[in-house]
Amino acid sequence: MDRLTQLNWDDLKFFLAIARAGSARKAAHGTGANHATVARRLTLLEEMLDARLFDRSQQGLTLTRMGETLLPYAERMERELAGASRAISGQDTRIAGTVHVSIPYFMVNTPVGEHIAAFTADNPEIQIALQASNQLASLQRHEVDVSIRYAKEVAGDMVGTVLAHCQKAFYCAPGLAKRMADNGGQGIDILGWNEPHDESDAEWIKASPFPNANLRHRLAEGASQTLFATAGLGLCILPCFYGDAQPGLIRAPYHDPIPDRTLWLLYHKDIRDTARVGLFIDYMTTNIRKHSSDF
Amino acid sequence: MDRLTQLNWDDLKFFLAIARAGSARKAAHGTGANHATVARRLTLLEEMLDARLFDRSQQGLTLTRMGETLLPYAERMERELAGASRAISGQDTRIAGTVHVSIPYFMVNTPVGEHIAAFTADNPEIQIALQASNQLASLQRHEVDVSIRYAKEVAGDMVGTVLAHCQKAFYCAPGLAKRMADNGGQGIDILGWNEPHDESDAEWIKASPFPNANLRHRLAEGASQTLFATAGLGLCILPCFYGDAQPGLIRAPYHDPIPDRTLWLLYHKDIRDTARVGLFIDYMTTNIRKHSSDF
DNA sequence: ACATAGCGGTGCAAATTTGCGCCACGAGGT
DNA sequence: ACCTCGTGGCGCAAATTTGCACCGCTATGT
Repeated sequence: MDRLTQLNWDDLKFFLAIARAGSARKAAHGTGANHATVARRLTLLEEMLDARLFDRSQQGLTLTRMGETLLPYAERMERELAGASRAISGQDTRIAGTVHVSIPYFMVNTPVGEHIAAFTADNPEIQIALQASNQLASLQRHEVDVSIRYAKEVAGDMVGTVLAHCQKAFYCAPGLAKRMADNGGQGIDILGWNEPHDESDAEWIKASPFPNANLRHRLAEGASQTLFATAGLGLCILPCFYGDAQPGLIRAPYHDPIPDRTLWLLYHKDIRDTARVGLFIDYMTTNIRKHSSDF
Repeated sequence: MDRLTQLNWDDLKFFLAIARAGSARKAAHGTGANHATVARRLTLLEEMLDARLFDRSQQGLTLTRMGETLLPYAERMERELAGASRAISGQDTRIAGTVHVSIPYFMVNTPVGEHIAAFTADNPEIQIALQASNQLASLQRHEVDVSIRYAKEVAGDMVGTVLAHCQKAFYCAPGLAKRMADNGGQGIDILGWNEPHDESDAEWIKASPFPNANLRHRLAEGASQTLFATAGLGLCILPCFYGDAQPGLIRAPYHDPIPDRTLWLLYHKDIRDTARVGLFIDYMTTNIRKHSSDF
């Protein structure tokens, strides 16, 4: 009999998940299965191949030499499957179905989110599966159809369309704005991002429109920045399309917006053939460019 | 969630089997599963991909355009898996386990079979899985580790080692041999292979050591040839290593053996690293070459 | 020295998948 | 006109797989 026919191809999926996660439990969490199942599938695969693929320890599972040999084959299988998935949906000419979109968390309550929402109104047959996350989903593995990113440049085997060249500006609570004067920020606090410690005289402040301002607090994400700034604790610097959307913030006076990063719409070149995805891409591109002054 | 993670990779195995077999029942027979299971896995796969892959009819299942799109991806996945299988077993340095061998049916009762049998005696830890069949098993898909073939040439992405340059000869029953004279086969019947009809004066007989012989009967395989010849119905032409092994036949007088095809030992280049397979290959090569006069 | 958190392994009951046997249907031969 | 064979689909009982709850263990941090 054919020996490969006996083998369960699906077990390779678990093998990959374990190899990436480093433990059966994490792999189980990632795949949606139970850790016992994952471990058992692996054991079965090892029996079928008559080869130990992982060394078991209390810290998790680490690849053996055999496992490292298998890994690239499993990865290529996964790549083929992702390609198949794209090719299949590429032949789907129906203006219906689900478009899977990934955006950074902070973009949900901005014009970007509004345009996505507006798209669904125009296309009642299309569902949007929105995945707001700070870790970018893989277009390669076809986890999502479209990814919207805010970056200087993008790389990889995908197509990147520029939606808008954005600007950033300083924002603050209205009360703080009233107290400001045209003195280069003298006596005003600035909320920093996560710079290294003890850089209260950061270079970028000296080069900013408020060189005399004082750097206080270090906040890692826009939400925290917004929180502190709304409380009147200082100026924060935000992308305009985000800052303008915050009800408790206004642009700080005595400065003009500063060129910032670029808003990208990314997708795998094959996926554009899918009718509903192509439609979404076109809609976002034209509508956001039409309102480029918002960014 | 990751959409490809939901999909059962194993379903593509069934997809491939159906695409090749043309019907769920044949595919089931080939894979060892039930036809209902095969059909249900396909339905599930189609639901997952949201695409009809086969057109159902009473004659079986035929690929849709979607299915044809998917096919090459599934084939590449299978190829990767076969490669993985070879690579894994290639790291197996134990002189133990099973060597899967494929030989043409007629070779079982010949010195080839005897050498295979002798190999097992020298290596008690190694099992031989012998697959005697006229349709050659796929080394590509790793259905077998080693294939022994009788041909003029071999092609494909595999390694071919010459075991012996063989000879063929005319064989007949001992009683018929006694009645023969040195007259070019006058009055003697020759058993043909499956030539087209109405070629009783075939060219190859004119060029043979018995140009005056009469062509009778057309028999497709060596077993039938042997049957008729043993019954004294005429001369048949057989590879020497096969004819010599037939108890009811002797070489016909008044001619010398004629150069024939070559005995090949074929294997995928990766599989030689597997210790037990390498051992088998070496054993067969050296021992058959040592007895090359038998062929 | 202790507590905690995360790891792989395992027994058991529930959920899922499978194989079997049957159905209706249509093509091809008699 | 009839019969046979092979097809996909479906219901039901058996077999398998899964998830859950544990276990013992070991690093890590308190």
